[in-house]
Amino acid sequence: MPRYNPSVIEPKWQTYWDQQQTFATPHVPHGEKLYALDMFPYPSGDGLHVGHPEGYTATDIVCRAARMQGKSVLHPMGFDAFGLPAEEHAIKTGEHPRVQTEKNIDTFRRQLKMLGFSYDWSRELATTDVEYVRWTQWIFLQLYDTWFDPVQQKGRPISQLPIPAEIAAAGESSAAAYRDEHRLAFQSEAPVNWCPALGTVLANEEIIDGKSERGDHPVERRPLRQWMLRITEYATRLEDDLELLDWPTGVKALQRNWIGRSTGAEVDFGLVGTGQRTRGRDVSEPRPTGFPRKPDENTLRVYTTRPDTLFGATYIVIAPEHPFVGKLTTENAANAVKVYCDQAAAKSDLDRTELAKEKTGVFSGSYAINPVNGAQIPIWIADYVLVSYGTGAIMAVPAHDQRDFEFAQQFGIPIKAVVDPGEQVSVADREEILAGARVFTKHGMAVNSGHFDGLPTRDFQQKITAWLAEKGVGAQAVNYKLRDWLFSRQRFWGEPFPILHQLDDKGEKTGQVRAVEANDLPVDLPHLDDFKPHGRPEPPLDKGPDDWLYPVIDGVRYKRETNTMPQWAGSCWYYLRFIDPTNSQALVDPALEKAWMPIDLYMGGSEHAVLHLLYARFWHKVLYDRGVVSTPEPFQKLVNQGMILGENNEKMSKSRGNVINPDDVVQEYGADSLRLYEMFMGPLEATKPWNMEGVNGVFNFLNRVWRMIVDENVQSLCPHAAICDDAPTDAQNRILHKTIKAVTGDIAKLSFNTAIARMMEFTNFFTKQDRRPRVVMESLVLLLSPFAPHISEELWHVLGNKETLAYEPWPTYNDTLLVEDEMEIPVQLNGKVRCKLIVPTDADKASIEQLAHQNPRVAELLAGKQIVKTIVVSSSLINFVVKG
RNA sequence: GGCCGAGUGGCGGAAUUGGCAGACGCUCUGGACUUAAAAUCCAGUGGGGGGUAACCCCCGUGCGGGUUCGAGUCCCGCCUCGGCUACCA
Repeated sequence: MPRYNPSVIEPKWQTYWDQQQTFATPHVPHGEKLYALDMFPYPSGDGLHVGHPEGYTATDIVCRAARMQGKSVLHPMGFDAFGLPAEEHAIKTGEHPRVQTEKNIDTFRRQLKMLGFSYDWSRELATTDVEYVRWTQWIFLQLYDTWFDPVQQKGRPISQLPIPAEIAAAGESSAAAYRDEHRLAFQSEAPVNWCPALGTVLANEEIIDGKSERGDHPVERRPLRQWMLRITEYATRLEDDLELLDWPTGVKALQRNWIGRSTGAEVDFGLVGTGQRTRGRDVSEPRPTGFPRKPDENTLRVYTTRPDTLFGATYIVIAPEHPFVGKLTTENAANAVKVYCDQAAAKSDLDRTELAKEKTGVFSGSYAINPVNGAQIPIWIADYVLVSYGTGAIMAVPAHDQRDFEFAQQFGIPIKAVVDPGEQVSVADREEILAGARVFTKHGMAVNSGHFDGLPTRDFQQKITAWLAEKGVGAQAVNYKLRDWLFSRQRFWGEPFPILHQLDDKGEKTGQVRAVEANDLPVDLPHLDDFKPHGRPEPPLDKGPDDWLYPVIDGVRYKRETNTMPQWAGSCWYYLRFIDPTNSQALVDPALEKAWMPIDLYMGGSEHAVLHLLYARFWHKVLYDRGVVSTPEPFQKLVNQGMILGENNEKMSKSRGNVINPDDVVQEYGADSLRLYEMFMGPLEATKPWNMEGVNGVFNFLNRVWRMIVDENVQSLCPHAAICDDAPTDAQNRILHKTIKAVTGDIAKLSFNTAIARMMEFTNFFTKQDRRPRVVMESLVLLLSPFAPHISEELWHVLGNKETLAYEPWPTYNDTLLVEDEMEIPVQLNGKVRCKLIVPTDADKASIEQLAHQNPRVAELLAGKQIVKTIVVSSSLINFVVKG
């Protein structure tokens, strides 16, 4: 009764692999190495969903095939285990987050093992492991100890930061403050996104439509002291180095877009009418000293990407948070401005987005002087200008910017066209544009721009930028959408910062901080009796016991930093720890790091296309600059597996009731069928719907393979009677070698669905053969083993082999065995297939043409027609172009 | 609004440099085996038309043009769906 029974053979081989440590990775690779990494999961309480095994199976196939091809393979798995759900569970139940987290990890580990992935489990880690936290904190100290040298474009030790003489002269505390200003990890008082429901501050990236990404709670803005990471310093390198990477172009585009590099010019506008006597500045008053690094108090600096439209600027807008708001507001306008700015401050991002249809703003009462023509234009305050981008102030050119146009129309501000669209639009549209009744944002030709008239936009931009620079009122400038990374959270279940705040005699913070010594790491989480958030922004760690909270070093009393790191922290570097997971002396042994990095294949969902990958690349570059790692980029090749939809073609979700549970599928069909089905559904990167009939289809295929090799009519497990030691026939060899070639190539292309189709064709052929040579069956089993490892091991065993097939040499193909003597090619008339022709495989063009004419059917088709031209494609087709 | 991706049978999907559209699987239909069913095996399965028949003809890869002996594939212009993103001057 040896029917194919996955529920017996799968656990059997999983136990075997475990006991034999089949997939233990050598410490140092010998020969060619492959580092294939899955984005590690967050161990949620729901367990694995069917999306996880998709990418995991793909990398597992690549790894298993690579081992058989003689490569040293590093294929580890771990858990991204800090984060909100465990903490929320703790708040509800009082159970420590670590307990819940470990339960969830146990479930995930069981499920992953059930699927037969060839991970080296001895390297398993969780970001919550105390020893792991130690090195996360260590990296933070590296960030804290690093400043970015803009000249070398490189992070360097803070001890090498040149201190300007005037600061050095002011004493060590000035120098210390100067250093703190330059560290990659620094504290800031900027307004942050405070989410009362979660009791935490969130990064911009964690807010969607003004609500928290997690939980969909409202978010408000508050000024708070936070830790920030200076990722913006690395913007240029993060963008440029994308070129080095074998990533999907879409993901590269997303990263570029997120970094958001834009080039333009900064331009200084002089101020008038601020009540005090200020000197206006115009064309006649160039600055002899050139464009200053920082504008003086009588100058408003704006950023524009369209300096060619300077002559069309009819007003200025500054952000409600701009430092000049108070200074520029006249007495008459004071009330209105105060009301407006208060409203803007209270607005959440949601409000700002929702009200996007209607622009709001208020006139400050002051005017600025346009440096190109001396025109005095009003200064408005409006929240469509962001204080955090550019200079927080813009020159508004309503004729050529959509937002400015809407604003000007709403407030009756003049609209002056300075770009002529010419032939690009209809005559009527052009007239409207030139009359200021319609907005035109593309390039064109300059008009109403003094002696620049007639210049195409691009030339004008160069000329005006040079002109501005010459007069000292402007300069070319680059801006990024990317902001510094808000790195602290007011939660319990995260890594504590290894930072101490010095306290004075009264127990107040002096403002001086010191890093915890690397030898004293890790800073472990303290015991807390109560996890409940109190609704104030002070972190839960403030409730930690005094002996943890207030260390004394050299007689000085300190208070620990009580913010914790965001969940991103642990996932920023886990790939390095897998290389050397138990090293207690270093984050990773440099020799091992050099041997295994970079990651050759990184597989995961496209939801991490921007943030995780950008943050990890940033940390990696800092570690690279500091000599900890040897490659400028961590993830050489990236692949996003597509989303798996429910059977109704909708996203899987509990509320839609269309969730497929891997446990159920494995119970009914086995892990091999689940793996095979997920690979057979369609292209790896495509979004595709689940279909249980399809699972049954691949299950049938595995049964057919089983019956091709195993004799089901006898009691014991032995080979099918058709299995023989004959040499394969030519026809059998052709199918075999065709299959080896196709499957090998398809695995390299990650085209697993077609590889499986080829093995199905093989099986369809050989189940009809009465003699099935053992060597041929063995080759098929080896080809199938990366996809369906359990059944393959079992069949390998049935065929008389004693050892695991995991390190058997991968089958090779012989091209000469593929060719047939004859082949059938189509005969076309005017490109339409009319009949088929049998020709020798090695026939040249002339003989194919000759054979075609000799063929009675072809002669019949050509009868009474004039042949204009004959096209022969060698070993492909023949096409007659005919008339009549 | 912006960026990216995709439209091929009843369904999931295949198709080197442009070269036989629909591989492979599912579904469905018919047949064999069986007391019967399941399982298995065999055959058929894009639409339409013609022939007793081996066969033959027409249409067909979202829509409309174009290039070419030949277009699912290349070019131009649209439509639809999905994902991401959104006042970044």
